[in-house]
Amino acid sequence: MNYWLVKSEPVKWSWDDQVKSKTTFWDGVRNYMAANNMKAMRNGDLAFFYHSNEGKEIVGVVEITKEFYLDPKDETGKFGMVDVTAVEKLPTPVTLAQIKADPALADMVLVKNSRLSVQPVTPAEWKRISGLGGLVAARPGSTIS
DNA sequence: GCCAACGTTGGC
DNA sequence: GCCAACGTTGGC
Repeated sequence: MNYWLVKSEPVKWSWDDQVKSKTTFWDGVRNYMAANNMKAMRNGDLAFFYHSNEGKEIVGVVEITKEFYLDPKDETGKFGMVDVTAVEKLPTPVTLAQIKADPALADMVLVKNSRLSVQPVTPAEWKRISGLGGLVAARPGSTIS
């Protein structure tokens, strides 16, 4: 089981949109590093849902429910998407400021490479953020409030 | 709204 | 295959 973090501008696609649609494809990624991360995703992997620009905080958890497949809209045939399903909202959103201020999270890709839109999260980081966000377990179940 | 950081493109 | 120019992202 691997952990990830995906970013979205809430103006374009917010956590509330994700909850409403439950399962959606995560497309539009046109960056090799991000695409490679998507290819490494496996069914059942979990990802933090991060709001960039507006909010700048981790607001929820999604599960990868379909592994990487090509995007028919991408004529180069190089890029694709995965399906993600909303799992749980963080009782307390974890802000970028908090992450930056936390020595245990200072090495996160979110801090080091803020522009990467799909990034890996280590188990230690996952646990730490889950704690800060008020999630009881790393895999909290499927209760969306 | 500005601008720094960084990924991508394209000319050579 | 290098690298300058350009475009985009995202924090502030």
